[in-house]
Amino acid sequence: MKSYMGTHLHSLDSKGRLTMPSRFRELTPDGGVLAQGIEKCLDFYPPEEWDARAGRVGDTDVLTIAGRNARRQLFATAEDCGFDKQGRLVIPAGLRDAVGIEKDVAVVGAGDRIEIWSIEEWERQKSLLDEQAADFMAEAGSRSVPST
Amino acid sequence: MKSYMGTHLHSLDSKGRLTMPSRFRELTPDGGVLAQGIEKCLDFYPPEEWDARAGRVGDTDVLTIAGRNARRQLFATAEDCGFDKQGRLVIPAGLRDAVGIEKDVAVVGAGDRIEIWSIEEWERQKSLLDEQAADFMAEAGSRSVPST
DNA sequence: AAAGATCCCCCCACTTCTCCCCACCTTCAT
DNA sequence: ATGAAGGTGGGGAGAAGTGGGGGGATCTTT
Repeated sequence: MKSYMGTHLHSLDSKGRLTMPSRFRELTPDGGVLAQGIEKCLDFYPPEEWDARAGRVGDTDVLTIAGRNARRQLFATAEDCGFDKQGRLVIPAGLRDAVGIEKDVAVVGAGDRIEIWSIEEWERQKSLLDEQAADFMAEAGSRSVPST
Repeated sequence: MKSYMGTHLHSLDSKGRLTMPSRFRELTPDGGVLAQGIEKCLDFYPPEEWDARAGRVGDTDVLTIAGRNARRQLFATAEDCGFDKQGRLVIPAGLRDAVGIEKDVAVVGAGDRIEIWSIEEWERQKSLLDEQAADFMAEAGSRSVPST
């Protein structure tokens, strides 16, 4: 199974357009769904992953406040995004503002989805990750059955 | 099962390319995945090993902060790497900077994967190992937890 | 309803980078 | 010595990323 990998430093042009890295475009040539992430970033889901994500939220109980708020947080910020003929997508102004994106961004592969960070937020996040890499890698690894 | 063994001192050319030792290439003629290691080095995984590694991280719950961070740390620094006709791979600038690689590197067999160190870091690491080999071996042996 | 404004998307142009290819150099074995 | 194999260096075609112009649809304004 192919997954999204690597960090690409790109920039928005004056029209708010962002070129999706070609490596990523190969895996979702027809676009996907852009939504506000849980951290200060945007999540880009290919269609199948979006369905899974939406389904999971849909399984929560709509009669609880948490269930209703989960729906709002996910769907209110979500936008269907296709690419233009140059492989670019337009990031709506509302989403740009929400995560502090201005011009320079990091487009980051995160396995089953793509994250889009402002360059400043990404650098902050990255140094946090590097500091703690050993800790949560060990934790993630110890939860699953080892291979061979 | 064959494993990667031995230390090869190679150097990057002006374009950031590194020749994979031919001994190692025999075991992964089609390339693999390069990712930032937990220590200050790069890990090169042959495809099967990468799948196992990615699978373990992919099994964590993406709705927890730990799950998301594990994905970021592993996938954001990873790159699919093939070899050119001369058996070289390009080390992305971001990864070079992250582990302090400039020109001279040590390409080190580590059993199921390959490690790439800057020559300075490798010498430091090597003398550490030499001093404390007995301790490491004893400690590693006393645990049944999988190695990362 | 017509004129104007706005937004979206397609197209073209330019720059940078990636990858393919060829050439040379060193080492090792015959 | 000579040939083969492994490693290093660099030129050039094509792809990827960036910027901006322009046409057409929709919405607003008068």
